[in-house]
Amino acid sequence: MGRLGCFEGWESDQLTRLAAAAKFLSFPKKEKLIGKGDLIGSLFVVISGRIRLHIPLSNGTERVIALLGQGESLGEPCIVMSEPCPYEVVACQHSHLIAIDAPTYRRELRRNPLMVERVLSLVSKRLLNTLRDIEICAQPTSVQRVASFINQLGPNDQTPAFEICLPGLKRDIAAKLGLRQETFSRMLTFLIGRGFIKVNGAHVRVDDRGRLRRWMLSGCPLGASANK
Amino acid sequence: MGRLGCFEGWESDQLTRLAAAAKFLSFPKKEKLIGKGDLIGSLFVVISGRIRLHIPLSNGTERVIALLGQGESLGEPCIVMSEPCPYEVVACQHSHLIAIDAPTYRRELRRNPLMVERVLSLVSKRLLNTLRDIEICAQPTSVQRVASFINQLGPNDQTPAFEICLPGLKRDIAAKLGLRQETFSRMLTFLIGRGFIKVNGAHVRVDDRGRLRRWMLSGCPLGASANK
DNA sequence: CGTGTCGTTGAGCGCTTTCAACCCTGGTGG
DNA sequence: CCACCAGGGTTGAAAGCGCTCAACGACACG
Repeated sequence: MGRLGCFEGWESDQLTRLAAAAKFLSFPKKEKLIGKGDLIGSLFVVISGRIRLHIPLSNGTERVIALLGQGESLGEPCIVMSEPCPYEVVACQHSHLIAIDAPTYRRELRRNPLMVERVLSLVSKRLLNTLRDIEICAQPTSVQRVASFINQLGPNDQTPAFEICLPGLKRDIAAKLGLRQETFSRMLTFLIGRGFIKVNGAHVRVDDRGRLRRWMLSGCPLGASANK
Repeated sequence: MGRLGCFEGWESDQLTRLAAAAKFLSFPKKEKLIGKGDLIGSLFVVISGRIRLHIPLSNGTERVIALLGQGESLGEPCIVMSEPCPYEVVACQHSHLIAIDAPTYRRELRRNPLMVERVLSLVSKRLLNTLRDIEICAQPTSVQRVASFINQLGPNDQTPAFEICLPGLKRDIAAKLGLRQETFSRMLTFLIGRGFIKVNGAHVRVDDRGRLRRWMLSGCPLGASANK
């Protein structure tokens, strides 16, 4: 457990107590860990695999909230507030997690103020990330949503060119952007056609970030492809 | 300051120190307090009036993140993380706020672990609220968005009937739901026509919450009006 | 070689937006 | 006292965009 980044800096005796209240769990692909509205009994930390948080919708589809990979955790806000889970948690692939008993976690939190500060940082960061997601989904057209999403996956500094891997299946990315898989695919081919991006499987490359951003912010005039 | 709910439970000497670093500010209608991307120099608490947090979009419109009233605060996540503000802050009406110097706030936070716990609760609650907003905006059709929104404004218990006041102008509510003012208006008249709600200005009344929720979740079949 | 999953492409429809005019109310000043 | 105006809200008609449904292609796996 000590090797995981999210436990870095904790006192070792506290880690020991937490580990005593932790279980190592294994989930096959598509297995549901938590249902929407369930009370959460433990804090989960992803060891391997990929976990999807999503809200099921009335038309059978779903809105993806987040896709978690190694070292990421889930459930802090619900445990802190003793509130039911606002999303459903499912394994995208065969995954391994550790589950830390919630009462124990709360007790250790109360015992160690430093840990509370860390959790506060974590939840704050997550809130800011969520607001950025809302901004992306609020873009008026789907091309803009996709372009914003790709741009924001790049490094925070102003590097002009970069290359990234989509953090999940295209279907799930689409659901995170509030789009259907088909629309996402179409928008990607559109961006490719205009020379904004190059795509190879889950691999996306951006050559001129500035051009992409400028075109994005100016409302995506279709004639912008002529700007060589 | 002691009278405001958000400072309840704090130690009085700490309150005194915070008050020393606080300014009382007055903002006319439409005045911008913080721009998107600005670094926040202080924590704001609303004393009176109404404050709108929104993200400006490329087509000239905006997405409303929250509408704050008396006693509500803003800026904690940004101050904790030292990150720029992800939204723009504007006064909807002539408003009064107090601004607490950020470094002082951080210093007092570090001094008092109990206060960190309170802020953690606050930020957690805000994250959960934001997720609920995402759920509402993710509804497939605009009628469902509006219906979800109204339903969620009611009391948390399962009261069958209730009456509420819209927490802002219809234009702003619409922007919070990711809709245009016109569409919001149309959906309200639609819900009125089906007998789900009664509207009088900003006043909305729901007689049979169960029927509304059932119809909402079943994908809003248009024939549902016949269910007397 | 069949099967299942993931992704792309095509055609048509329906919902939301857009742009426009109009209504209503409260405030203001002659 | 009333004309006038601005801001908020409603209503109408037309167009565009994303969704739906369907078929097809690529690839991994047993």
